[in-house]
Amino acid sequence: MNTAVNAKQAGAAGNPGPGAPKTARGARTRARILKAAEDTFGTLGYHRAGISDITRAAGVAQGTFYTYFAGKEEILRELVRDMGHQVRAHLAAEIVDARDRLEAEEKGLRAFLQYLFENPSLYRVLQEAQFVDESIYRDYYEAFGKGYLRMLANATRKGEIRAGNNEVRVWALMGMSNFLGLRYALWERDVPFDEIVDTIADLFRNGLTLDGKEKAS
Amino acid sequence: MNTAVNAKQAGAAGNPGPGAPKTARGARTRARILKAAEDTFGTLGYHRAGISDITRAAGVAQGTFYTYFAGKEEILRELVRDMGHQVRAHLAAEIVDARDRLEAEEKGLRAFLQYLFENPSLYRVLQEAQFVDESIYRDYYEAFGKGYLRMLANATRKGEIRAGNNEVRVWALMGMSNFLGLRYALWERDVPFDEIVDTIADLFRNGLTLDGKEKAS
DNA sequence: CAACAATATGACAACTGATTCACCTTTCCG
DNA sequence: CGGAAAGGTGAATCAGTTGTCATATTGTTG
Repeated sequence: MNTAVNAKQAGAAGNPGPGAPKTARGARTRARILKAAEDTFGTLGYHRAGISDITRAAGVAQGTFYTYFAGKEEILRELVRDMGHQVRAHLAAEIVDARDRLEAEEKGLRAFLQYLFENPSLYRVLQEAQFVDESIYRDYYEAFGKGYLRMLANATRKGEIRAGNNEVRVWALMGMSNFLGLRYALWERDVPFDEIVDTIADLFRNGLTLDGKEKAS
Repeated sequence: MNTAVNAKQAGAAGNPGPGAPKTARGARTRARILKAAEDTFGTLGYHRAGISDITRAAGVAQGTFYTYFAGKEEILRELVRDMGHQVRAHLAAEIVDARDRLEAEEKGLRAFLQYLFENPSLYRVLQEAQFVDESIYRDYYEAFGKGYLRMLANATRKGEIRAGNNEVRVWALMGMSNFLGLRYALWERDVPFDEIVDTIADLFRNGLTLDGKEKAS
C-alpha cells in the first residue's frame, strides 16, 4: 500500500511515517493534526483520547489521520520529539546569557516553571508516553540529560562547581525540576516562582546543613 | 463516555467496596486478587492489564473480582494506598536511628533506592495512577510530603539544617529521589547506590558551587 | 485543460475488554 | 443436619475503539 513512496526526505530525523506530506496543504493538515493531538492528549490523556477526538479537534475526517500517522502510538512519539525540541530550545535561549552555572540554574529553573505553566500539556504527554513506550521517555531525558551534563562538565572545568559525579547530579536536578514544576506550576501556584528559585539556589550555594564549607573539622 | 456519575467519593479513608469480605476465605481471596493486581499492573501496566489477566494470576474467575472491587479503577486506588503505607513504614524504620538530618537523608535515599529495586511495581503503579485519577497520586505524595515536612521542621528547630522554605525543599527532595530511583534502581544499575548517596550527601553538606558560605540571610 | 497524483471523507468491519448475571459450591451456625 | 448467607463461576452482553476502504475532491503538471 503506502510502501510505494520512499527514498525521499526519509533522513530528516528518522521518522518518515506512512506518507510525508508532499504539498503545502498536506503539511498544514499534518501540523493541524499534531497540534490537535497535543491539546487532546493534554486534556483527556493518551488513553481516554480517541483518534476521533483528535481529528474532530483538527477539523478533519478520521481517515485523514492515517494519511500522516501510522497510529496513535506513532503520533505520540512524534509529539514528544517535537515538544522536547521546543523545551530544550526555549531553555537554552533563556540561560544563554548567564554569567556562571549558578545563575544558569536559577534562570533555567525559573524558565522551566514558567514554560510548564504555559504549556501544561508537556507534562502529561511526556509522562504518559513513558508507559506507552518507554523508549520515548528515555530518549527525551537522555537527550535532555546529555546537554545538561555537558554544561555541568564545563562548569566543573571552569571551577564554578565542586568536583563530583555530574551524571548523578543531572538526574537529581532533573527530578527536582520535574516535581517542583508539577507541584508549583501545574497543581497549585501558591508559592511564587522567585521563592522556589531562591530556595533551590540557596541549596546550591550553601547546601542544606548548617556546618558546611566553612567548618574544617 | 466513561465520565459517569460513579459513586467514587465514597469513603475517603475507609473504602469498603461492594462487599467487604465477611469470612476468612473471602479475606484471603481478596488479598490474592490485590496481590495479583500489583504484579499484573506492575508488568503489563494499568491499561494493558485486563481484569482477566488479574483474575487469571489470582486463580479465580472473572466474576469473583467484582465481589470485592467495584472496578479496575477502584482496585488501583486500593493498591496505591496499600503500597504507600508499606513504603512509608519501611523508610521510617530505616531512618529511625539516624543521629541527625543528614544521616537520615542518606539512609532514607539508600533505603528508597533499594526498596524500589526490590519492588519495581511501586513506581509504575503509582505513576500510572496519576493519570487514571490524579487524586490517588496527590494523596500519596501529600501524605509522604507531610511526614517529610515534619522531619525537616524538627531538624530546623534543632539547628541541623539551615532555615529556608522546607515545603519547597520537600518537593525538591522527593523529585530527586524519584528520578534517581527511576534511573539508577529501575533502568540501569550502573552506579552503586553508595556513590549516589555520597553525591547527594555532598550536595546537602556543601552545595554545588565552590564559593558558598559568604551570604547568610 | 486533461490526466494524474495527492488529499480528504466518513461509514463501518473487526475487535477489545469491562461488567453483568443466573446459577452453582462452600461455609457457617442454630 | 439443614438451610441461609457468603463465596465463586464464566459465558454473554455491551460500549467503545482502531484502522480500512471505496469514493470524492483538490492540486499539479505537461
